[in-house]
Amino acid sequence: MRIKLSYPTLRRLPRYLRQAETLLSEARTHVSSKELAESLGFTPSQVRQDFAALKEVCGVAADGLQGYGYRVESLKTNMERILKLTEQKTCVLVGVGNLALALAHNFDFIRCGIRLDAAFDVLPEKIGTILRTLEGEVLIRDVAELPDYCALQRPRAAILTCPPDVAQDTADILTLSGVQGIWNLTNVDIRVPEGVALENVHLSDSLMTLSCRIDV
Amino acid sequence: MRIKLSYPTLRRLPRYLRQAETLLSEARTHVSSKELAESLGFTPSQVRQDFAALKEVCGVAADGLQGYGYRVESLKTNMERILKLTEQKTCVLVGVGNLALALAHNFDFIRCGIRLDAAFDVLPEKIGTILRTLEGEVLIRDVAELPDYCALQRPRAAILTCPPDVAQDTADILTLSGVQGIWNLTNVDIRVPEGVALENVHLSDSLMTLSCRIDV
DNA sequence: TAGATTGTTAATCGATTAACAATC
DNA sequence: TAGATTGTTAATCGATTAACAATC
Repeated sequence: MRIKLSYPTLRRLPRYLRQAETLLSEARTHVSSKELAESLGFTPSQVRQDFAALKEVCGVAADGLQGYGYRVESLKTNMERILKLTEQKTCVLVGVGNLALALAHNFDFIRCGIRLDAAFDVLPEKIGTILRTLEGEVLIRDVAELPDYCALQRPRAAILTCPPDVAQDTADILTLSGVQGIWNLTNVDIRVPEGVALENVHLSDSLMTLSCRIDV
Repeated sequence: MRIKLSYPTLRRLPRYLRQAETLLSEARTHVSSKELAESLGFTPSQVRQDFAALKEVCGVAADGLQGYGYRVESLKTNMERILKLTEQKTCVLVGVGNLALALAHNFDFIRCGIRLDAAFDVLPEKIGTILRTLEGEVLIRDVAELPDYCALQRPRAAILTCPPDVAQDTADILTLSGVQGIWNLTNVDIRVPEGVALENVHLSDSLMTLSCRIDV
């Protein structure tokens, strides 16, 4: 699939998927752009435009049937397909702090198309121990081994949960070794080469943005 | 301050702030829109337009000096002021799971203008115990007490880390009690009344969005 | 068929980019 | 003064919204 979806559209796909799952759990078979829009806070036009773009880029979106709405089942499976959720991408995690632990213990990486294969940290007391995840266990290695590991195993993606001061250097090692996407959970802005996908989860940026919209 | 900044601009303010702090640590006094843009991945025009909007809405942005650039010190303090980081907003946290624990132990809420005053959970073994935060301790209460607590204490903001199935109901209780902003860390789309600020951190949405940009 | 809703084209809106005059 | 860079206006771009014909 040649991705040429706009980022706003791309960002809405997981929400369509989630709504499809909700509707499916209510045994609904069809849903109109109007209803979809209302429950997600979009406009009906936006929904139809999104699906039109998907059809253009990915062949099909949700089997729209004039007069009836979209097939919920198709909506779900097509969102999963377009987001590539069923194709597991190998992934390493760098920085096994509290956030990483919380994620490993609770977050469904597999559901997001990500298979965690290795974790790295600097602390001697962590190196060599096991990181438990929802799906199994992952060995925590010395971050010094990261370049060699990447050269050998060629992970597709990386999760960045390291301290801010080493975030850029770590990202550089990862992109140099051919990682195609970085999920950046550090509170810094990192730069990646053209062609490498970057998703930032800047928790503090998000909360700061909220802060100024609240009166004391 | 009458917020009438566009959301894209608003979302860039924390990044200006962070860059200002970095520059300040390097003892830099001035920075041009060109340099600022390069290090943050924006364009110089975007930076100048942002600052123009800030000047319009908030009086001043970064004391631009033609020929010299912007004052780093002003940039920092004005971003802090506009984001209201120095005015602490009272806040409750609902759902003391692993993510909440990781945040409480590590995340600098105060730096974001948020003061955590209470936490709520349903589990009897958690209720009555203490949640340690960076700044101190917070009592974990029975979530059944949430409406009364809110009615009495009138918290300004809320952090939603509860299970997805009770997210909307919890949000309703909070907004009914007059909460002005919700930081939503649950993986569901919640609806809030007009006038209530909502910041979503949909971790799985973010990772899914990354997933489809990576080849297997 | 009539009603509903999609698919698609056109209009609008807003954000980004470009250009340049003002000015330190 | 000359060079640099802001402040600001205009042009461009892209996304959202609106409108309506096609069609189930």
